[in-house]
Amino acid sequence: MAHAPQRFNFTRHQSASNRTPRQINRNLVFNLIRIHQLVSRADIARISGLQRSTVSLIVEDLIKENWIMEGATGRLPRGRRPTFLQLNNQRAVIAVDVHPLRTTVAVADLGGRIIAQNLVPLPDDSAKAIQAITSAVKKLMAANSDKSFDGIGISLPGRTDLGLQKLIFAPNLNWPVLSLKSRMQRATGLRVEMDNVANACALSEVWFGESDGTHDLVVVNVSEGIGTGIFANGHLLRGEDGMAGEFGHVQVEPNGLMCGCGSRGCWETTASNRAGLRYFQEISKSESPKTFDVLIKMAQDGDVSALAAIEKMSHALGRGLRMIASALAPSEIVVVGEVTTAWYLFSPSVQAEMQQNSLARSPKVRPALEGNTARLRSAVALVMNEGPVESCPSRPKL
Amino acid sequence: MAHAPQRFNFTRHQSASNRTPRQINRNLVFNLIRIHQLVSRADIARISGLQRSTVSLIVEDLIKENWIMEGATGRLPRGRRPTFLQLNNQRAVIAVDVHPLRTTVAVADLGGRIIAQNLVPLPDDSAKAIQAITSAVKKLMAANSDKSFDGIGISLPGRTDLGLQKLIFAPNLNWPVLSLKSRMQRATGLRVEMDNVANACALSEVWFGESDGTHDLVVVNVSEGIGTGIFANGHLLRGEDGMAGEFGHVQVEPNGLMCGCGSRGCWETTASNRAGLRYFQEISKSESPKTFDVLIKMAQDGDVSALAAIEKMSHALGRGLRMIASALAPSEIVVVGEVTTAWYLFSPSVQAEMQQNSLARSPKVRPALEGNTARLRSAVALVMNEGPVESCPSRPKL
DNA sequence: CTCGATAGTTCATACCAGATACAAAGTAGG
DNA sequence: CCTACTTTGTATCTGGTATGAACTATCGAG
Repeated sequence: MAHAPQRFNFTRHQSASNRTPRQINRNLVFNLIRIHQLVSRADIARISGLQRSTVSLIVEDLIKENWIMEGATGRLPRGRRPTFLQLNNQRAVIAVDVHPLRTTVAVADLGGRIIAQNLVPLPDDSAKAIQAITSAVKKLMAANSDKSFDGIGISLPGRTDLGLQKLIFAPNLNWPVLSLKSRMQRATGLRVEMDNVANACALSEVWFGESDGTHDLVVVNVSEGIGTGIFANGHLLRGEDGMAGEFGHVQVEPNGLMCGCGSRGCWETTASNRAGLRYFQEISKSESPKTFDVLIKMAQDGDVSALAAIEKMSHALGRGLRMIASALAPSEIVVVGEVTTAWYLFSPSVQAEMQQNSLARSPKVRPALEGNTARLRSAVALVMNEGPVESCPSRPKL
Repeated sequence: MAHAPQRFNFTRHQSASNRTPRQINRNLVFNLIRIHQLVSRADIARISGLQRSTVSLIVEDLIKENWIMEGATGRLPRGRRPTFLQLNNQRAVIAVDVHPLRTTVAVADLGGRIIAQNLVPLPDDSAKAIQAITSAVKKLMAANSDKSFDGIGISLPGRTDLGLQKLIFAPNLNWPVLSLKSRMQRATGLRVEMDNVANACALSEVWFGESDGTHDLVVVNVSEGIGTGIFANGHLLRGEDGMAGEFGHVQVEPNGLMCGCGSRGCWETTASNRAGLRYFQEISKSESPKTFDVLIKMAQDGDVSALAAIEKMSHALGRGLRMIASALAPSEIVVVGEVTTAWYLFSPSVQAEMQQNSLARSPKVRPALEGNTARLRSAVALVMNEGPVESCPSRPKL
């Protein structure tokens, strides 16, 4: 996003101390190591503008605190060989992708690479479901006891309350409001970060994606409903009570269908997976498949009704994305969900609809990683987002 | 905005030096003086958490650089009397409110108080219009030669390009793209900041409003068209090419009227002043008044058709505000424009429409200051937004 | 007038990044 | 092998900055 450099931030109640520059530069150095996986101290100095001596001191600290480690030695045409730095591969994060049909727990390194993952069959009862997830996490931790775990990230198909993220409301799971976070924390002793999928994926794109973090992007999670996560000005946009990003519940058809939210004709009633299945039913005059994956499969196999349903859904999707483009002018819109397994079916109609936006340049619309990878990574991002703070909870400060 | 405290910012390419804390704390101290108009060094220390000694040093700097000055002496039940600090009342800012019908130039102090203002009749020809504004500014500066001017803020009823703000596109003024900023700069020698009204008003609300700057807010400028300014996470949200906030051009009626942007049924075709006049014409079957002000006057005088037109417009307005509430969940929506001169006519229907948003808590919707005050202040905010930077362009560094 | 309280200043200290010199470790060429 | 050169990484000194304690200034109450 090309916004004007703002020399003045509205940091009205946050004073800076002598250690502030160190904190800022620590984050900077750590990030550079995380992004450029093979990078020397000298490289960091060049990229960051810091002095080599300063970088050395900070790197020394980060190594002492086990955030990073020295790796291979490089080779240059002339001069002393650089020592590459890398994230400490002994540290790991637990990622939990809570999904109505395919809940997964995984172990990932600090770079977001999935090391191991397990599917967790979810009982209907919410208390048992939480127990199942917790025991799956414990099993996974035991199986990877050589790692030191920094925390647990949970991507939820629902909304968390406030910033404290104590409770969730997940209508598609039929879970009542409950305190998943604190239960998990008690069970494992680890820090637990949780947020809805769209927010988490937005963070994930910035942490692990190609974009360099200076751009605004919106993540649209198309599932049973539609949720959006907005990343702008270097932060997630959460809004009052954490309710920002409910583009899915903007009314696009004043006389449309009733939505679960109590309103009528919300965007998600026209463009979610459910809408796609409904379109199929209307078009084919026959019963729709049970899951959206099947509808996609049918379309891939050339079923005319399925293709027509997907086209109708794509147009509705595109119309909503156009709304987002007008409203926020992000540099990118990333789509998450089952649609990404066959994005080529959706893309043409979505693009056609987007083109009608004559005012602003249309943002790139691209699918996220396929399968559960995007969601698992997003859970990792939730933990990573807390960064290499000076006081590291899971190991003593050196 | 209740977002989680983010210990880690994506400051990837910005390193901190040992002067960084001073810059941060200067801003903090300056802001506290600006907000609490009567405040002592000791007060600032208590509020900010800085040491009294640190505050004293910073205050000394700010006084030397003529940003602030010592003022009256306070009185306490016990102990030494505090010396109140205040903004330097010798410093001032030129505010320009470019408006198709009532362009105004003004002098304001650093606290946003308007000291003097003049109406500028605008010739149709754009070159002459710019000349008229420039000479009005010069006249105003001459009449207030006891002040030291920090810069010129220009609020525009159009969109500026990028962050550099070199050009404007103001369709409602029939001005071609041109370089108003650099002309103004050459003519006066002052720093010129310019932005569209909605963005400027959003800054203004944060700088001079009651909100404490930690909240998200959206400013909706209802005029010939509709523009919105989004303030989130401590920054204006500008988006790619500075095109964020075009909620006015979100399609709300797929088969609606053609809009100037080339699309159909944009929100601004249903809820702008123009729409109001059109509704009057449709309802009364007679010619509409020439300006929206007259329509408001008629409604205030009890004209049934005018009241009906305003109600229809209010519903459309409310529907769009509901969209904004769903999308961004701001803590406040501030309305700017002619509608604020008789907001009580619009408020009931707007509120009724907003109530239909059952998902999130509805944000407060309130009108900005009446008349041109909001727009003039917003122009001041544009200059103020650059803050008490260390190198002050308009006077030597001491 | 003295005591206690509050505002504001002075000064020694510690932290930090920058700058410079230097040590380490390689290549190229004679 | 030796020298010149290049690049990485470290050591050390310097200057900017906030901190915290001690100090001065100023006021009201008894």
